[in-house]
Amino acid sequence: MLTRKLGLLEKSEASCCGVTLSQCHAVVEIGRVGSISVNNLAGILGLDKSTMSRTVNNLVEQGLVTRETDPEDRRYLSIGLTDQGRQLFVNIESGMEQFYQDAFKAIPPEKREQVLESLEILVKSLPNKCC
Amino acid sequence: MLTRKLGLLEKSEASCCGVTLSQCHAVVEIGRVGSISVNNLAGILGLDKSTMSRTVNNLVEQGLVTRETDPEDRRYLSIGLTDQGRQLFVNIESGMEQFYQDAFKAIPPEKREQVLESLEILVKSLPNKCC
DNA sequence: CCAGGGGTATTGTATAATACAACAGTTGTA
DNA sequence: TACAACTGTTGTATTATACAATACCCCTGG
Repeated sequence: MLTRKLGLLEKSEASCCGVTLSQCHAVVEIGRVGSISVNNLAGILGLDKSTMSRTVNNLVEQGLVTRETDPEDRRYLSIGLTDQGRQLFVNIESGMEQFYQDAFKAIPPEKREQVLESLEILVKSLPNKCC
Repeated sequence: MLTRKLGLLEKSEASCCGVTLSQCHAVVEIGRVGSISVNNLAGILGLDKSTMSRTVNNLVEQGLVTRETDPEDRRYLSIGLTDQGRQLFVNIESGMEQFYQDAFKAIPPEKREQVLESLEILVKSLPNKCC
């Protein structure tokens, strides 16, 4: 139930902003680090580099991200956000922020502290699955 | 982070069992209710009926689920699990159970009560998004 | 200096998941 | 009985994804 609700959040965020979910993930991640290579980005998002390459390509075509070869080492591409991309990024981030704030406000005030602490405990306790 | 870990759990469950994630969801849902129509199943999983029809079809071909027209109302199909499907179902369920028990055991005993309560509060507090 | 070895990105190919629209069969009702 | 409403299937298109092959680049050892 929990994951489903959080999943829906992501979905609505993405569709509201005119990009697909994967693209949305990529934009957020790029926005956070500022500039990154395709391989790196793929690693962070847990995707194959070929998949990443294509996703990035779509975003470039939509004018949301820039892609230029790193002058230091021309094997690498330096992926960044365009102005429009940055715009989208802050939109998404503030939307998520809004969401969490709404959720937080909906928690009875005397329980807020407890819920936050519990979440931390829970994240630490989840086994690191590797099949 | 939380969703990512839970997502990985699902993924490993599914791949361990030789079915895809969507198929896994379907098997679990069918297993829980025993017998259900395609449309109903689609509703529960939030998918289009055409998608559901195809997923069910694949599962039938793999010998995991049965599909027979309901004699009461021949528009409906009655979808159920084969013996092999039930086998898979209990495997998945017990795997998930194991996972949650491991997580629960990893929580400091004096915090367990608190975490459970917090999760309930949190689920209630998450806004019902509709974009 | 240049020839490999190793790393990075792209492209070819295949598959799964998915939705929407059109369609066929079934049921109940006017 | 004819039609509206419902169920499931099929045609078609799109997105996301992985793996393998390839092209390009960097560095190091002869």
